[in-house]
Amino acid sequence: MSKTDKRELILHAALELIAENGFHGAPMSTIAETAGVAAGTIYRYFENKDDLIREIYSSLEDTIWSAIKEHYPEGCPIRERFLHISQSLIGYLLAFPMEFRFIEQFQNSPYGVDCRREKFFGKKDKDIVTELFEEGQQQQIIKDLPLPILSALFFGPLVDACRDHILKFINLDDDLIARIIEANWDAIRR
Amino acid sequence: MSKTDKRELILHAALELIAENGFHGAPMSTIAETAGVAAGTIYRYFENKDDLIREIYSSLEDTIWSAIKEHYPEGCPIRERFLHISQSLIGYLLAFPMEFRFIEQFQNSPYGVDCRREKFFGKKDKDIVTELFEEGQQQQIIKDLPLPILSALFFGPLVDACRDHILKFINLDDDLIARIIEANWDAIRR
DNA sequence: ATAAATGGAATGACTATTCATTTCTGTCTG
DNA sequence: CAGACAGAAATGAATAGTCATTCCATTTAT
Repeated sequence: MSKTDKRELILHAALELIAENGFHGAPMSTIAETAGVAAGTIYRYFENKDDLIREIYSSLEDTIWSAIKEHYPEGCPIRERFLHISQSLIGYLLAFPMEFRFIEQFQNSPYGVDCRREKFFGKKDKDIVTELFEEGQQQQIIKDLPLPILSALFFGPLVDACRDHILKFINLDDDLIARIIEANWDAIRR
Repeated sequence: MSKTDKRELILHAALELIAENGFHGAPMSTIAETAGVAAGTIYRYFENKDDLIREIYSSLEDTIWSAIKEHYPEGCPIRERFLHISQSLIGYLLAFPMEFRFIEQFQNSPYGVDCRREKFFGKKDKDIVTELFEEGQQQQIIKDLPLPILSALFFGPLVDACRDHILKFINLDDDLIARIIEANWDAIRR
């Protein structure tokens, strides 16, 4: 087993345990056991638990952002770009529920307090959405509300709906997804 | 000092510490110290930490529902009732930021998931919001979406906006509040 | 053989909860 | 009315458990 494999096993075990049980249901001993590795071994790959957790989060953030950026219809009409972002975000969250749960755990913990408002977007990521909103406002397509409010109207319900789906409170099929995105559009469009 | 006073001191200390530092920044020893009480004393009033936390949450929930139900325009048009609920909820959250932060901590923890699950699967009598949505759908005023989705569209952005205000990212004045509620109405109305 | 990697018991810090003891409070008695 | 007394309330040191992290003997790879 290569060095990289073992590192991946640890990352995966930690992601899975934290997603399912929260940070406090994922002691290092259990992460080690799940990864098929001894407790001490984790510390050859990660400085400490914080480091391990941040490593997972930052790689997830990159992945999600690439997923959204892929085939992004740069230069196309506002609505088309809005649809693309909505669909690829939902697509990712539903395809990777464990990753989604992890991100939520992270955001709602001391680790994530600083970037709470930006949800899945760091500085560079925010630009594309900010850009979309500002351009939409200039074209009188999108309501003239502060950007954080537009973000709340846009992302809040999408994320909530995905969580409800993953927790089996509802079943999100393609039709329902389309109607949610439409309702979201109604909220932000003029 | 009366028995009730001491119980209140403990509840208040726990609310404050948990709101500010999260559940894990609020050990029983610190709660006791903040309340000006010995650690063991807490256990004369609460079975354990879980019990204490749930007690705080459920009393907050009661308070919020009473605040919303006060002057509720029962029997008036859907939109009027929608406006009342939105306004009184925002009013409460902004007036009691510490309580708001506690509720957020609670909701985004294993406690909150259990609580939502109970509410979703075990609820018999409909709450005021469910009633509003169902009646609105019958009258073809509100979109025909599952109730959890309508809730997400309704509450998600309101709560996010209040958080942004409390964290000083935006300033919610009466005009902005009115426009947010309007955008929310656009999301759920047909 | 040598160095790197690994295992897992040991360590020390921290926590919720308990319980033997003390303090308080109001009642009864002579 | 003083003082004894019972039971409730409060205390906080002790307990039992958990967890992240370290250490070094052993194994594995080169």
